[in-house]
Amino acid sequence: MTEATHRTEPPAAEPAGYDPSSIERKWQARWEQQGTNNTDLTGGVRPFYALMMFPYPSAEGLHVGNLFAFTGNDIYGRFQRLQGHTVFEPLGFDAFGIHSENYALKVGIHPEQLIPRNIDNFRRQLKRAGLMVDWHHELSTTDPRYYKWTQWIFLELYKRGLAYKKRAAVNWCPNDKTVLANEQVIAGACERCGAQVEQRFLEQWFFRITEYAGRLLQNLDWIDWSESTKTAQRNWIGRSQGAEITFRVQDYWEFAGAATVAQTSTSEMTAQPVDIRVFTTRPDTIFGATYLVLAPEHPLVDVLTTDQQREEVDVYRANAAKQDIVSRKVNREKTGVFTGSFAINPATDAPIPIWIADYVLMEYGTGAIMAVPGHDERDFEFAKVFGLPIVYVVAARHPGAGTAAHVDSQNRDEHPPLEEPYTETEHAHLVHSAQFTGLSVEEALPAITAWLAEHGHAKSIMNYRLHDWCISRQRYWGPPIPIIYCERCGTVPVPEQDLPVELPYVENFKPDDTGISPLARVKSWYAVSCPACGAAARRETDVSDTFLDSAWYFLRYPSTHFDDRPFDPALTERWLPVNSYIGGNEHAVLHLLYSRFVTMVLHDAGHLPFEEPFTKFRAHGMIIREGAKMSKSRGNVVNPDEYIERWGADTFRTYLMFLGPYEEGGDFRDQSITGVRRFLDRLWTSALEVRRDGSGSPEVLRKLHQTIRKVTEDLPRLQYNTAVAAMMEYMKVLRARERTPHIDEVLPLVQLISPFAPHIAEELWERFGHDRSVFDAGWPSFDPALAAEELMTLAVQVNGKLRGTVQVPRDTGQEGALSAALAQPAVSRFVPGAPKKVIFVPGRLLNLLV
RNA sequence: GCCCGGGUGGCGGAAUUGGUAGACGCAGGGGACUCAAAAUCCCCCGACAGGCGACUGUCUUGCGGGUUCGAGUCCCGCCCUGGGCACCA
Repeated sequence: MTEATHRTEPPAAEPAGYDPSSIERKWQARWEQQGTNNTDLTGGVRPFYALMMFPYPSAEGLHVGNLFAFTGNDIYGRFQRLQGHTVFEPLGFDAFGIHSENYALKVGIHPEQLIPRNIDNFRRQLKRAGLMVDWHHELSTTDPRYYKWTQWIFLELYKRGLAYKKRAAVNWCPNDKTVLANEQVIAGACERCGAQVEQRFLEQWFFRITEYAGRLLQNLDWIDWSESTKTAQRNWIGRSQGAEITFRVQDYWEFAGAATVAQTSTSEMTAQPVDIRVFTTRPDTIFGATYLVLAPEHPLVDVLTTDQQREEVDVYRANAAKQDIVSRKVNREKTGVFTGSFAINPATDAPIPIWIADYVLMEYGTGAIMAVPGHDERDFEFAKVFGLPIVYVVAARHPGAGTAAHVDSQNRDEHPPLEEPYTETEHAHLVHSAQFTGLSVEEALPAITAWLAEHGHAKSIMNYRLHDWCISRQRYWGPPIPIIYCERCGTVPVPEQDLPVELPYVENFKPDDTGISPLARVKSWYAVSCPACGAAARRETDVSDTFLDSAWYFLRYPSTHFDDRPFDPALTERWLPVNSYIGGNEHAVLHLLYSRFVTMVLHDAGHLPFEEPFTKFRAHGMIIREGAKMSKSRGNVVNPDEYIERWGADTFRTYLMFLGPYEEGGDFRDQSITGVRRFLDRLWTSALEVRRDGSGSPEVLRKLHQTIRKVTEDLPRLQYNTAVAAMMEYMKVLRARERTPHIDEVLPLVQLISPFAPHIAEELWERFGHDRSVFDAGWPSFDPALAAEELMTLAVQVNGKLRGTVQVPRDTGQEGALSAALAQPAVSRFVPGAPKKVIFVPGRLLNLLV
């Protein structure tokens, strides 16, 4: 497998520079022995928590994408340390979950044996990469000392009514034999194995995240996160402002008579008025609502269906139930059935038919809609299929032709000739809408809502697309949900002192297609006595979602040494919220949203003094390889071990940061690493041959201070590629004209490179006679006076065309610049007389208009 | 369909946010060193046209318009591409 990554076998010959393997081994041992990377959590000054997304320890080992993420974070953390912060950079392992379990099944080794092995391999690789990680605070989500508190969090939510159980249609993967979250279903297929997903009904535990939708959305306005991540969360939460409108079902017997069907059995029910609530974002189009549609699962469907329509409705509902959730969403051909009943449009008082159709989803809004085929594409399609009336109540105002006259005439027609719905809202006006005719959509929206509300038919409402979070998994490799079912007491939470509910060792943990967790086969484990009454009871046999494990791990890191509390209040106060979090945007919605939710709940429960866990979040980009996506099947996956072996961790790290803008990602090219290695080799050579007598050249020192400024500005902005480029540029100046560099010219460069290439920096720092780590030496400051150029170069344009450049003293004004420019023949030959106008941009250019 | 990114030399990518387009690096060419090769060091390197010549001119940031003294950068209309969401009323 790994051989495939050697596309072009690189030259085996050793470059003439430094020897990374001995230096890196030496310093990694030294850091460990001297505790260089350990954080003084109680005594340090200016605490800075630099968090990276913990990896799931796959058997394949560390992915280069992980290292790209971690290195970027490490540089940020090291830079903060060099700026005088006490930096905490912990790392752990997200080792529960389907990934690990499926792999264990595949290779036939129990995850209890497999996971520690993988973790050891990961830790080895991570240490080799030279990260400033404090390994004393390592954690694994599979450790009972950790998941005890994952279960505790579940109970906290349960206590607050935020965890509940309901029978729900779930996505079922027939191959992995498990329920999938909607997010794990990609285009109707399981995101892991690609199998077609089906629908099943199971009792599931949910977290009421929808209750927090408003806050989760609102806080996005002030947290310092990548804009792309915030946008993704906003879309995911999906707020829409609209109205809930009530339609009264038309008196039953009146309809029954007309339909000549005897309805004696249900006639009593119709004595009670039946109301249907619909959600709409376009209450202004109510005059065009020509029918209602309910989701097939809507509870009112039974009541509304007439005997005559019963059979057809039942068949349709049965079909809808059989279909999996996903294909129901993917299949866009409109189908539906008439219930036989009518409702009254509260705006027009006209009776309109009530249909059921699977394009209306029970999970969103009220599970019912008013259909306005004239102004909604889905309703339009549906109306076309079933020949339902299409009424246009909004039209563009045509210049000159008066108000939508053509629409008026067309509406008199039985079959409106317009072949599409009119969905514009801008520059659109109402027609056929009684007293509202002529209003713009913008004006009509509040007016009609208010008018309906006055008569008790509507209220303004906010709707969210976000669904509650289904956290049960019918799987083995996760923390058992700490609930006990007792026949007498019902659902009983496991008392806190009985936590953790340990996951038992189960030899055969393979899920089967009963939809029941493997734990349900272990009677010795699930048969317990009720904690409340002592009667025979049964444990919940589902485990919780991996995303719950990862929704709070950052709270645990500082407190890993406590067993009697999930997170110590004093340490939490001191270290949280996280100062800087860097990770991939693939977690923009799930992990990051769930973490925010859990933090908010814990805050509301009085456990945390803050409600947002990550003050600052930045999404890094993706790395591709030689222009193509990396994948196992392509055989083009970068194995970090091989590259670190060949080039050294310092070179590898620096190259990863140099190959493209960190927040956008880049293209990993084997050939290009050479350049970074050459740069470090030159640094090494220059450092070893420095002279200590005399002083550095002013010209070189000027460039040095400009470089210090550039790197100091770039690092906090994560602009690592240009920071490296700036140091390379300085290297050129340093080594120009075969001069021997002075120690004052090199020493600060060693500090500047140290976040990128920590080992070589430590080695050189030591060779320069320091006995403490370069990471305790602070950051070089730049002197603006030293960095300033005496001369400035002005671009000289004539009529906007570049005709030359001119070097003038820094404080030269327009007059001086002009005469200097005109002194150049290359310029003056284009300037016949006095320029008509002169544009002077200090420090930039001079543009002469002639 | 909707929402975000992104289109710059042979390649990866820079560009002070409207001011000398192509920094830095790779690859390539030439030279020095060497018996030779590798490594190392130095020089050249967007395209086209003219000249023996250190040069001179023209063009050039996906396409078409516009604003401006000046546009890779701003505005309008397209094309291509990567990612996310998708019957959400």
